[in-house]
Amino acid sequence: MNLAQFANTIGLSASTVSRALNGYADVSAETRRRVEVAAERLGYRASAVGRRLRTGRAEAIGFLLAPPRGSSVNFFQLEMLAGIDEALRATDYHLVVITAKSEQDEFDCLRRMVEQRQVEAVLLCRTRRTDERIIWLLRRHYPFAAVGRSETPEPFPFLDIDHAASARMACERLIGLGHRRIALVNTPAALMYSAHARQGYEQALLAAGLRRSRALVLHAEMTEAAGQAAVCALLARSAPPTALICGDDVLALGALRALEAAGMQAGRDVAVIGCGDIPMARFATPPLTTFRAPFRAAGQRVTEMLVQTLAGKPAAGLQEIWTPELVVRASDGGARGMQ
Amino acid sequence: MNLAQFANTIGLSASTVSRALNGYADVSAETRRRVEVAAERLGYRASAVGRRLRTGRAEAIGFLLAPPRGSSVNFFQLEMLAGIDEALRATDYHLVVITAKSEQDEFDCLRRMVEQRQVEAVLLCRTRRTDERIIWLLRRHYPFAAVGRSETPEPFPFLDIDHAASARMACERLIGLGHRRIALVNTPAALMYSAHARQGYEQALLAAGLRRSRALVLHAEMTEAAGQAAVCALLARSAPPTALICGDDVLALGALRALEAAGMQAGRDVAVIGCGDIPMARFATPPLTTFRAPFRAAGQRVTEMLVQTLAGKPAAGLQEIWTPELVVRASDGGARGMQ
DNA sequence: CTCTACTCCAAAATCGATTCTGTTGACAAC
DNA sequence: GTTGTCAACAGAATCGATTTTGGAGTAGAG
Repeated sequence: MNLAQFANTIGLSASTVSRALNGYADVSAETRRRVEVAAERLGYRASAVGRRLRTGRAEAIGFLLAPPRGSSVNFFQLEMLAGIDEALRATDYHLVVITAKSEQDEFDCLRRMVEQRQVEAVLLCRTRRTDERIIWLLRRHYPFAAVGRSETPEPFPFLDIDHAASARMACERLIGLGHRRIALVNTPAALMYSAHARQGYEQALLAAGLRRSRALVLHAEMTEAAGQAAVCALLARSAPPTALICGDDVLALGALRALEAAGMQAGRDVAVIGCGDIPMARFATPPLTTFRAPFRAAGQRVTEMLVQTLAGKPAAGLQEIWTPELVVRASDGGARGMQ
Repeated sequence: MNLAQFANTIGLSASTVSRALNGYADVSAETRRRVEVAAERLGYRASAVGRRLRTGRAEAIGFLLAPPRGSSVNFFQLEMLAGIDEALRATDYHLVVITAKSEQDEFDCLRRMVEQRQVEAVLLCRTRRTDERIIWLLRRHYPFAAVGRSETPEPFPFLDIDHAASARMACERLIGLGHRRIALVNTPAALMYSAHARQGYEQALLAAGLRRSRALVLHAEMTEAAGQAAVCALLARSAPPTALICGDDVLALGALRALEAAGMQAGRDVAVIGCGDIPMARFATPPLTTFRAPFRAAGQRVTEMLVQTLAGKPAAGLQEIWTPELVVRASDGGARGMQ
C-alpha cells in the first residue's frame, strides 16, 4: 500500500495525507481523524526508505562492536547494547550493529557505513590511544560518541570509566594491606584505558613513597591464557610480586590459574584484584575482588549524548567520566573475617 | 556527491555511470575503468537509501533479541550475534538489531520493523510453543528463520538444539550413576525447548522402567533466584530428589546455591546437571556438568538458511537439529576420580 | 460590494539511485 | 544505396515519501 494508493482510496491527495499523518497544522481536525482511522484500518504505514530519501535522514545509528580480541565476545558490549537500544527507543532512530573481525576490517566497515550514509552517527567503544576511527570521524565532522577517551587533541563526546581511579584505588588498597611488590598485569598498551590504568597505578605508588623502580607493568592480550602466561613469568622472577592488579577480569582469571598451577592461593599467598566484574568473577575460586561499572547505564547515557550531539550540542559539554565501584570479594585477601 | 553530480564531473550520463558501476555489459571496458577510477578518486559511493528505494530491497535483516527474562542479557544471544554478523558479511545484507522489554513489546517491535519494511527478513530465537511472532510471520508469508522450533503446523526454516536429547542423556547418565529420584528443574513452560526437555526427561525415565509417577517437573523463571527457590522447595519434600536436571545453567547455579544453603554439596549429596555451558558454569563450585552447543556456529548457519529462504528455497529443506555435547565436570558426581 | 486574511487542500518539485527505452554512429550484407 | 545489426551511451520514467508553492472557498473588515 502506497501513499498514492492510500490517498486515492480515501479520496485525498498524497500531500494532505502526508501532512495529516505528520501533524502539520493546516489539516482540519476532521480530515486528520479520517486519515488516521483509515491508515489504521487499511494498515498503511509510510515506507521508511521513501521517507529517508526525501528527508535525507538515515534514522539509524551504528554501533561498532569491537572485534573479539582473543577470547569470545565481550560481556560489557552486550550490556551496552541493551542500554543503547533502551535509550534509542525514546527516539526514532534504530540500531545497526556492525561487527568486524580485525581492527583493519573494523575501520573498513565503519567507512562503508558512513560513506553510504547507512547511519547518521556511530557509537564506538574500546578506544585506543591513537584511534584511527576517531581521527577519521573528526576530520569528516561526522557525528559520533565513544565509550572511552583517546589522545586526539580535538574534543569529542565520550563517556569513560575512570580506570586511572580504579587502578589507583586498587593499588592504594593493596598498599594498605601491607603489599610493597605490586605488579600491574595490564591490557594491550594500544588501548587508551590501558594507559589510564598505568597512570593510576604509578600515581598510587608515588603517593605511597614507593620508588618508581618499584613499578612493574606488563601487557597481555585479553585472554585467560595470556594472563596466565604473564603471571607465570612474574612468579618466576627472583623477587616475585605479592600482589597483582589486573587490567581486566579475564586476565585476573588467568592469574588465578597461574597461581593455582604454582601451588599458591590467591588471597592468601598473592593478592589479586581484577577489573570489570564480569559474571564469572563472582564464581572464581577464590571469588574475585574487582571493579564494577554500570555498562548498561553507560550505553544508555552515551546514546543520549550522541542524540544531543546530533541535535547540535557541542562536544565540550558531553564528556563524562564515571568512577567504578570496588567489589570486595576474597581474591585480594583483604576481606578476611569480613564476609 | 550525487550520482548526477558525479556523472556530470566526469562527463557521462547518470545511467551510464550506474550501469558501469553495477557491471552491466553495455558499457565499454575503457569507460568502466574510467568510472571506477574516478569514483575511487572522488570518493563517490551510491547512496544506499536511493538504491533501496529504487530496487525495493531493504538490504537488511533484523535480529529480534529476546527480551531479558528475569536476569540480564543472555550469553548465547551475543554468541549468535557474532555468528550472524559473520555470515552476513558474505552477503550484502546488514544487520538491524531489535531488542524489546517485554514479550508484548517484542511483538510490536517486530510488527513495526516488518510493516515499515526496514528489513527483508527476520531472525528469531527463544521460540515458544505457540509463538505469536511465528504465526504472524507465516500468515503474512514474510521470510524468517528461527533458532528453535514451535508447535505451529506449517513448516518454517529453523535450527534447533536438541534439548530432548540433552535432557534424555542427562537423565540416562544420572540413572546410570544410581539415581532414582531425579527432578527436572525446567525453564518456563511456554518455551518450546522447555517442552522438549520434559519429553526427553520422561522418555529416559520410561526407558529405564521407572514409573511415570517418578517424574518430578517444576518450572522456574530464568534467574538464579528462581532456581534457588525452586530447589529449596524440592529439598523440603519428604523424599527429596537425589539428582537435579536443570533446563538452563542459570537455574543450575541457583540450585547450587540452594544446596549450599541447605548444607549439602552438589556432586556428593545431590547430583546437578545444567544446560547451556555459560561461561560461569566452569567456575561454579563445584564446576557444573552441563551441555554445550555451538551458538556462534548456529547463528552463522541459521543466517545462511535465512539467506537461502530469501533466495526461494522451501522451508522443508531448511530444518536442522543439532545435538549438544555433554561437558563433564564435577557437579553431577559422576567424574569422581576421573579428573 | 470589494478587498484582505485565513483555512484547507491539491499540484508539482524533490531526494538519489536503477532500469526501460531510445538514439547515434559504425560497419557489414545485399 | 539501402537496410539491418550492433555497440555504447543518453533520456526519461520510476521507486515512495516530504515539502514548497499555489489556489479555491469562506469569513470578516472597510
